[in-house]
Amino acid sequence: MKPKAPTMADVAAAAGVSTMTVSRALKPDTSVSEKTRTKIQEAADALGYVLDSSAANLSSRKTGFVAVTIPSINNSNFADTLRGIVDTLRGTDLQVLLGYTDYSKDEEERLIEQFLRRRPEAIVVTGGAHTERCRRLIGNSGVPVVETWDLPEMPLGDVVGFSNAAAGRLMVEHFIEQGYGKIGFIGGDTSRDTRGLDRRRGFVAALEANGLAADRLVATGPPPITMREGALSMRRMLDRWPDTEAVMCVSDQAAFGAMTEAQRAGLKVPQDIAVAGFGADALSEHAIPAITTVDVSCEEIGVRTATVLLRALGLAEGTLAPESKVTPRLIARDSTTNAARRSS
Amino acid sequence: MKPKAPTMADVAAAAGVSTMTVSRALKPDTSVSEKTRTKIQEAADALGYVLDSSAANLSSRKTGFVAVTIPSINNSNFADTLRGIVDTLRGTDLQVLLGYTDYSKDEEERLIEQFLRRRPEAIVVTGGAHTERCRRLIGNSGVPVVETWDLPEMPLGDVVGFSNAAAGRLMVEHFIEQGYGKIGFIGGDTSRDTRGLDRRRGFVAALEANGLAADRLVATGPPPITMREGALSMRRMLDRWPDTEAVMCVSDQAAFGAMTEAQRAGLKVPQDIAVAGFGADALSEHAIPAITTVDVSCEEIGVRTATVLLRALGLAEGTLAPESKVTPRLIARDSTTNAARRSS
DNA sequence: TTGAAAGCGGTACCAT
DNA sequence: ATGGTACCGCTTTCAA
Repeated sequence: MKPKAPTMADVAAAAGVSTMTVSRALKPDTSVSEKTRTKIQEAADALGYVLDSSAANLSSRKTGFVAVTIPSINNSNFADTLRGIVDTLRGTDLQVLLGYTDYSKDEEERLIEQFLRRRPEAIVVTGGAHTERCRRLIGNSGVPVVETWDLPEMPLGDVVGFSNAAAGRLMVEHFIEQGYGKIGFIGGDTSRDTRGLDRRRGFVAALEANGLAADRLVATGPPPITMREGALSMRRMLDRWPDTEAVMCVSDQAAFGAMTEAQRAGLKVPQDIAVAGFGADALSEHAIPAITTVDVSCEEIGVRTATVLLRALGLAEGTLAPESKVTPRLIARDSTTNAARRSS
Repeated sequence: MKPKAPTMADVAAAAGVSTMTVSRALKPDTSVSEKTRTKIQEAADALGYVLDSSAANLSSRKTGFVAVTIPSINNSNFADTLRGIVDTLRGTDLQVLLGYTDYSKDEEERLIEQFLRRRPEAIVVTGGAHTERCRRLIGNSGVPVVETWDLPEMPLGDVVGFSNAAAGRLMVEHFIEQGYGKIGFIGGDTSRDTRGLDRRRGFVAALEANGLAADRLVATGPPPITMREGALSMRRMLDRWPDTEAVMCVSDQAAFGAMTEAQRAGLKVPQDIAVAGFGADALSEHAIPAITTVDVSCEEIGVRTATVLLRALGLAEGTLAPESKVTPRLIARDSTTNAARRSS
């Protein structure tokens, strides 16, 4: 039935050389004469030989794995970061081992534990909040770590992230600048999405610093926070505080759901109510009106993360670690701007 | 510096037992007395021992990997399928090894080749189009395969998919039913996105079968086809065929981009032009107007795929293979319906 | 440039 | 319920 896959020994026998020579011939940059290399290549092809990494890994103590955990697969922001990582790693012999935590620290711990058995050469996690055991596991492993999308107070290792609180603050400042006074927030209520919570914290703090009320907070429930949650939350916001003038949402998806819900209720955006998001998703750019958002360079985070790792692993040079802090940047669009309001 | 990770032998020594007993104690369902198991567990914890899968894999000839390739990370449809797979596999000791092909058969071949070295226990690919070498590699490996999102003429193994042509046809029938005559298509021009191409083929064939002109085809260029491409394509469509009455787009993302572009140009949807998509993304539901689309149960595809695999691997019972064919289902919404047109 | 031998860290298999 | 032993398929190391 399954006639047992050929091994290096089979190739060696067929080519009339030792397994060591086969091993060398199959990698680049090793001293093997052109003639024997060709002979070995042909023998390997004829047998349909495929190298067994499991054995190679065990012997060489190198797996070529980079373990990466992200909260959710269906989130274009994290997907962008992941793409940055994968694309930067392409060309090296490093491969991503991906897991998603569903925003749960316990699930993250479970994943990390599973991943550590695979002996990854590096670990990338999203955010700085982990279970105590998870921190210990990573610490004991001695594997280089990068925490992304956050600026942890107690970093495990390298960090490539941004201040989520600053993102919230940025939006408040924008709202105030545009003359809004009754300002609300949608999302970020549970301890699961700690980054969303941080954005809300920064948002609330900035309102208070400006002497504004910070009570219009609608909890969306546990993540993922999709358009549906955004829509439901907007309905609750309008029910409870009908005179709300501006709302920031924890994500662009939520903002779109919230905005369309307001529009369906007959409100004009931004004339009757302003709506803003977070993440600079393409959606916010194409929506009508275009949605004001905060750009945190998701893909760039991934690229830098991979670069940091390559340096940590000695696979790339670099005198200094790249700047690890990404600066959130507000993108003002029609959904919150006075110009759009006046032109109505 | 890095004092070499403890091995099973270290744990065995510390607990005063043999490595075999340690090996058994660390897995469930093996005959080890409660007392020694506790003792071993404590020794392992004290040492910070973490099992080395590489060694276990080599010895047991089981890696616990399922190799999965999808065209793109940033595509919520594929992400849904992936989620279906991962969630179904959770609880088993199978782990997904993910790669994205960027819609390229050559990249797929490269990935599959890389993955095969890891000795996956199963392979999942998107679509039925592969390079000849890729087909051979998979065939030689003897690893169970599932092709998804398509109904290949020459299947490599199991299939969990749907007819992309049928999806295109479905939309044409809907358009005709709603009284549209000048109908166009956006997307699916390159050989890279073979499934998008199939949808267009089915679309064109259905138009012709109904005696309608099938020349309003706008090529978006190579995938990924995002909102931006949808918008640009709509502009081209309107420039070239200003009297177009209805447009199907290759994806909901493209449809949203196309629709908003039309709206920005001052057109009303569906009064002036109807727009439809594909994939039943949340976006199509929340957009204003809501966008008519085709639901192909992306997540369900993933769930079934994983179920098929579990059976193939003997990890789940099941008398028969589950129905492998998913039926595309049209979801009619305001963006294309007469009711919405009349009510204007 | 090539080869021989000794593991890498587990598990299968057979005893006890 | 527990242990001994022979590998799994490759790379490291040292020698030729």
